[in-house]
Amino acid sequence: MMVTANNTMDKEDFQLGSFFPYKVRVFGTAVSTAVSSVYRERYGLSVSEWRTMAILGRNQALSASEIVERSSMDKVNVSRAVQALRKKEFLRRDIDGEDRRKSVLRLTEKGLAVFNDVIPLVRDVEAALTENLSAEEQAVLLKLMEKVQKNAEGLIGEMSAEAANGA
Amino acid sequence: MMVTANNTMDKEDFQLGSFFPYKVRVFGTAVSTAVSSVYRERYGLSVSEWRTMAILGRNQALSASEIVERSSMDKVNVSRAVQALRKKEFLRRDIDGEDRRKSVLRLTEKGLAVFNDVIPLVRDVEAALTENLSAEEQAVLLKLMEKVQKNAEGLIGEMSAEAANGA
DNA sequence: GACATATAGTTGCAATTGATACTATCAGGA
DNA sequence: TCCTGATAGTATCAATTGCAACTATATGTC
Repeated sequence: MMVTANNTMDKEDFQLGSFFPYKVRVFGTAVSTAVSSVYRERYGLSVSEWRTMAILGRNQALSASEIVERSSMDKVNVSRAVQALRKKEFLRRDIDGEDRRKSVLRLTEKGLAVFNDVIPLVRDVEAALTENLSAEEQAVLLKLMEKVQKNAEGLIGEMSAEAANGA
Repeated sequence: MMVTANNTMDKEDFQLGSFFPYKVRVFGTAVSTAVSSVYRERYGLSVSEWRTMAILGRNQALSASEIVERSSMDKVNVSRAVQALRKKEFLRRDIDGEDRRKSVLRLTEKGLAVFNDVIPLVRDVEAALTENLSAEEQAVLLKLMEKVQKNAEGLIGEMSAEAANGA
């Protein structure tokens, strides 16, 4: 492992700029801004709204909780995105006949038109983000991000477990 | 509800889960949450406050705009973090004798104690995040993130340039 | 059928963040 | 000196997000 010394010895030398989580955050913010500008500027879509539309896509009818499962958003987030999209008339909500707690969400014609318009744009951005990376580098990047992400999720789990015990 | 029911246009199929910027965001959120929980739960520090403290560190006296330069935060963010840290008595603000617009910020004793306490904890998290990556993998990950980040920053620049031209 | 429990989704409140505009101070001429 | 423009930092308002409490349906047990 490349970490220079043991963790108690180099307090003096702490540099935010070379702190891994800081770099991740700056990286993530840049990527996120580049993509979200596209759908924000063009259609005033927030990230949650975009994700909701992206998951529904063409010909999909899903309940809010199915969207939650596929989007790494929580239900509050989805609920609000749905409201906003209904207001814009990009999305229609019906009630499930078999379980009246459930909603049946799908894009409207108008929403679908936006979706069709936005997809190629965000794909272009996606391509531009990785244009100078070989296919192999892209694969490696994704694999390493996943590994780190799993570690992070493990840590988060541990912490909330401790918090639950602690009290 | 089958996607496959009507998929004459499968080429057009868009899967959020395999969209690169989406993955980056999920990755970033996980990493960020893992680290920020440490200083949030222990000292109620926000990300901006933590960054500000991390940059000041030991024996550093900086102005707010010097913190801006080193933190990828904007000045509003820094200004608010400074206020919050003063209220917690983690940070002291004086006025620069030579340029009375400038502040001279440094950690108090109390702030320094917190800093000394937090640093090993966040370093542990940093180490845990990458524990199953070889030194080489870590270096590759950082290098690839930087490349993508540069691309993203380029795109953001183009967009705001266009926006300025546009209308 | 009635009660306890779980699930789907919404609402309200508080903390964070971002964009814009504002105040105070400085620096460089005419 | 006075004017202009830059710089340092603050204040204001709107959008986003997270947490917890709430309503409504459904399910399982007796």
